[in-house]
Amino acid sequence: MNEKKITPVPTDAELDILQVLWEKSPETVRYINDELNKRRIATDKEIGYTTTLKIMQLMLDKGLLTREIVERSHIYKPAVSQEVTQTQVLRGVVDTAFGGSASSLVMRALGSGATKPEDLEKIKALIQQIEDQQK
Amino acid sequence: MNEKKITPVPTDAELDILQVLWEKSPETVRYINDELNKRRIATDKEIGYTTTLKIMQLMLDKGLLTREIVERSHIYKPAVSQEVTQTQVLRGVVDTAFGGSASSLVMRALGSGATKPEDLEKIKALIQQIEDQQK
DNA sequence: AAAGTACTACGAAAGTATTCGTAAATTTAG
DNA sequence: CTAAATTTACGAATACTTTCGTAGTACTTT
Repeated sequence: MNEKKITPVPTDAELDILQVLWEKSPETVRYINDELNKRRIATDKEIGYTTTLKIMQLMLDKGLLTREIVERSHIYKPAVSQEVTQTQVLRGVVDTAFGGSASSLVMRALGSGATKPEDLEKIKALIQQIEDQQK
Repeated sequence: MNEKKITPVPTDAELDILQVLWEKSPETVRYINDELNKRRIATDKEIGYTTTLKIMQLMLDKGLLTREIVERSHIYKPAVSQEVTQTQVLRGVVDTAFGGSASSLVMRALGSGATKPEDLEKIKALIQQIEDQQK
């Protein structure tokens, strides 16, 4: 009886870790920590190994990760899908910064970023697909 | 020399306040606080007046708001635009949850949300416009 | 003018997230 | 087999955010 019913939306530090694991998993704390520091901009201070370890242990408690013991060391996997998590995060942002309007978020994202032509094509295709099935 | 060069990305509570002021400003703390409580879901606890006041005072320090004294009471205005702020917030989300890919954020937003047909039209028009000007 | 009402300033508590030090356990190297 | 290195668990410090209580000031009502 020590488990929360639903998994919470991950914090920023937790999302950093999930992003690594969504790309490649299962993996060790060591790998994740190295990877995080590689991706980090040079001006930032390094993340200590125990920091990453601690956050991953908390994530395990929260149900965001699972782990197994292989060769006497722990390897972790995401317990939440990228799709569901990204959707949760988006819902939060739409709410706190876009007055609840997902379409204005989309317009802002398209308008302000330099979206590549090939991405625009993919997005157009997706819209077409949605329109087809919602008639 | 007591001013930060750049204004920070607003926190969640700050964004709630900015959303009210982007819609209607200048306004008083009283108005904002009432409005926040109106918009809040019933299950949530009410936000106290001094809480809103305090956050707005902090926002003033950070350069997120400006204020004037009218009839011996303070009226506040946003010092940051909705456009710039939303773009900053999006940049953060794209980074922490979408591996830096704005287009995958857009795809997720379109795919998971129930985007209304008329919004899809607006989005299509925007894409068309971007494509026209980028060739 | 005293009492009540509304607003502002501000310190500090409470809540949450992130970071790290230290100790114990385990594995590897010599 | 012992010493060094790595990994794990966990408490606690730090940092950041949100909340509120209290006091002071000004305006209004009686």
